[in-house]
Amino acid sequence: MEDDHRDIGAIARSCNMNKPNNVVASKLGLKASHVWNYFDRVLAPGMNSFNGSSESVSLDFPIARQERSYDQVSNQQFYLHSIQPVQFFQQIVVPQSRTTVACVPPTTTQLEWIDLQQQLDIGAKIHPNFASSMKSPLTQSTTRKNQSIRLTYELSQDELTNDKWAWHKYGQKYIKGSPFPRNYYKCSTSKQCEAKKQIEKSSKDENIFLVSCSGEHNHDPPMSRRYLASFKNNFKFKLPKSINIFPKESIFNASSSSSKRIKHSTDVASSIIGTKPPLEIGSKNKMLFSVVQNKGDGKVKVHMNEDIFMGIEELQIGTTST
DNA sequence: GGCCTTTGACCTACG
DNA sequence: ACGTAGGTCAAAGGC
Repeated sequence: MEDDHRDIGAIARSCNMNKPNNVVASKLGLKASHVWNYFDRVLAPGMNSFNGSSESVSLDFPIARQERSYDQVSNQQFYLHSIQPVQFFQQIVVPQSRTTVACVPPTTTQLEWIDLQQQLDIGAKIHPNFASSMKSPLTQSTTRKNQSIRLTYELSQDELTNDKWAWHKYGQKYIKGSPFPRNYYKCSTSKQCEAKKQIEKSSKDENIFLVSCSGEHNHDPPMSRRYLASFKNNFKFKLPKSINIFPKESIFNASSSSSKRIKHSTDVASSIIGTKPPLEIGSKNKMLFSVVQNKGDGKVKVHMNEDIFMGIEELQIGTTST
């Protein structure tokens, strides 16, 4: 792979020029448009190339201190937005102080990446749990003290069904502010495995599922019945039937019996879920970026993987201002 | 019969 | 200390 001089510096330049369609990785057809519409800072004026070696390149830029609480910073978040081939975006909270953006070599292996995360004191090795997918998180958060880092993804129904891990549901809860229940799952392959995930429908877009992953699988993905069935049954691969996506009010109107309510809701859930084949491992719909942030000093690391770039036609980098 | 889901109760963090 | 909300447990039932 001829990746010795991938022009990652263009990312920094694109964030300065306020001009769309700057080529970020021309060899891979990657373009970036500048939406740096809140903080418009010089990222790395002197950075012209990225040598693809094992050493990270840091881009330092100052960011105004945020005095607001976690819940209130949503209008100022660093994000990367892939426009094609799949629609999703990822956000993390803007660091509270001087920030380092490290562009990791596209050839970085997963082990190297884990090591780099640890160097930044991320404190947890969170891996995407989706077979196709190594998708990037929408948010990275912890909801409670001493709780492991949780990565939240926006997934379509197709992407949700393409989970290579086996899960069992252990709870369901209606969350304040959302009409849809949150479903709680643990890895069912091993009792020692601490991997968990939460699935709920997005209140903004009913076709989108918010999937939060925490913990880490300490074993290989199982060749589960469900997984095997995906081949055996010609890709009749569906969401776990237990994913209740029925809105609160609808359920309350559906029946006075709680058991019937759930039965109804799951049937509906299954019926509206398509039976398209799962995405193949190695397809273009892999994770596009990894973005992690050091809690301590606010360092942000952007991981760009070689496979990730394939098939991407546009990319936006910047901070939101909503 | 075993695995999985359901769901009320319970636990815990947080304000 | 208390109320609230998110997260988890576990018995019961379904498949």
